Amino acid sequence: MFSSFKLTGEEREALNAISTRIHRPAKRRVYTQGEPGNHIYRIRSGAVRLEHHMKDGRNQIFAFLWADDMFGTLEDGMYHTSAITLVDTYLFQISCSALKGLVEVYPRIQALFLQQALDYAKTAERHLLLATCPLVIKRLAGFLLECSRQKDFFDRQTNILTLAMDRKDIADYLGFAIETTSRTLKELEDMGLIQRLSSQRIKIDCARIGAFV
Amino acid sequence: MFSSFKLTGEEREALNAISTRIHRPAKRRVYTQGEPGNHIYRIRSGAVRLEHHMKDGRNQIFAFLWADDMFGTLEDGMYHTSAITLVDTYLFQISCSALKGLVEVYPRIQALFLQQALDYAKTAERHLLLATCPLVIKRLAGFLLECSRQKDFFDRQTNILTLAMDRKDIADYLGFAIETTSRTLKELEDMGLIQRLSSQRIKIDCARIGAFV
DNA sequence: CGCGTCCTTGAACACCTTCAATTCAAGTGG
DNA sequence: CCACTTGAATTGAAGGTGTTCAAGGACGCG
Repeated sequence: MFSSFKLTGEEREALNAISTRIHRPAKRRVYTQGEPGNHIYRIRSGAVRLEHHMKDGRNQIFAFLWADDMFGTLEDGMYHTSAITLVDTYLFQISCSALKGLVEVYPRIQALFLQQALDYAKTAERHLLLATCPLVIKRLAGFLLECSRQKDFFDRQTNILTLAMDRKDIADYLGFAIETTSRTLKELEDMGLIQRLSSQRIKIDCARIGAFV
Repeated sequence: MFSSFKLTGEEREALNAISTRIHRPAKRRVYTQGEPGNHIYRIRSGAVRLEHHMKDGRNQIFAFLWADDMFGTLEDGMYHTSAITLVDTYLFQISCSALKGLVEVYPRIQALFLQQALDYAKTAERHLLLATCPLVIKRLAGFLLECSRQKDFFDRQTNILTLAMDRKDIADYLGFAIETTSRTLKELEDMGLIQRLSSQRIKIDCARIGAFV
């Protein structure tokens, strides 16, 4: 419906004019849950995780974000998640107030944000489907498939997936214990669906995993 | 950021002009997953569930929707969920192509949809937090709290919640078996947090449930 | 009253978590 | 270059929690 939308040259230039390029090394905070904020972000390169910390100690990861994804939604002027880089990451930082003014002049720019919001919603639905699979092994298998859709981290020639996140991140994303990540990776390896080359590099059999999930 | 947006009288009128009022009794389909479509919907009164049916037989409910909520996102021209009324429901039906034309004339109307998309995303996040609670009883307790935010179905005077959905719907929303819904309601009742007046009417102790979750 | 549907309850089993210990990999300093 | 340190990843064993399968109840409608 609102897909395949393109900004005009003028619109893009105006957007660039209010954007600041910033950089974060791996595993650094972009912002923290509960912190007041006035910026939204767009990933130029790298990867980010959005996590929500709860009173009971649970740390739910809402999403892993990749190049071109946007994040930084505010609730009552505060970030309701923390955003943390997984790897060395370059970002655009856009001031909300400047953006508000720009949208007055170029209302079409809203379509860009609508598209992002719809994408995020769709991603959240896929995430829910994964996280609620009754069997942990299907969650993880589906997760590896999702990861291999990121061209920057998956080599189609060799079928080698480079995990940008650690075991705890995977556990927090899929809703199980960190030990379960290890055990289940081993189980997938025993079934011949993957091959652990190192803790972060995994050779995956896309066809068989696809059939299994 | 994009909240508290209001259409002008002219914009609202233009939107009404392309909207059709339709009606569905309880437990009827508005549309079915996989079906091609060209309409989006807004709930005037009643309630709807969005569910996704999977090959493995699982039936995940993505959301329960209430008055003023919109639904009907398309993927490749097809609905990727089924929409089914829970109770007697009145809807606005809006043709996507007509809407596309209208947005050309009144680009500000996009803000309405952006707002809806952001709301839906936020709802999806809350859903994920519920559905991934390690203990089923916390999932259900949190769910009852969420339900009691719907003025149409919760009487603040008597603290009586009327469940618009059946046990299977709750199970499919929270990701457990239908028997678990029953057992866990009983457990909440034994703890004195709720009181089952009938299968659909529940008196809840908001304060104690809030403290428990 | 009989029937169907939805809800509830019981018991055995499977799965995942927890806690604890061990291995591994990458630095760091001598 | 090697010993030591540190954090992440892995493995093992016991226990708790939810599922499954099966049966029993409640309620509404003809």
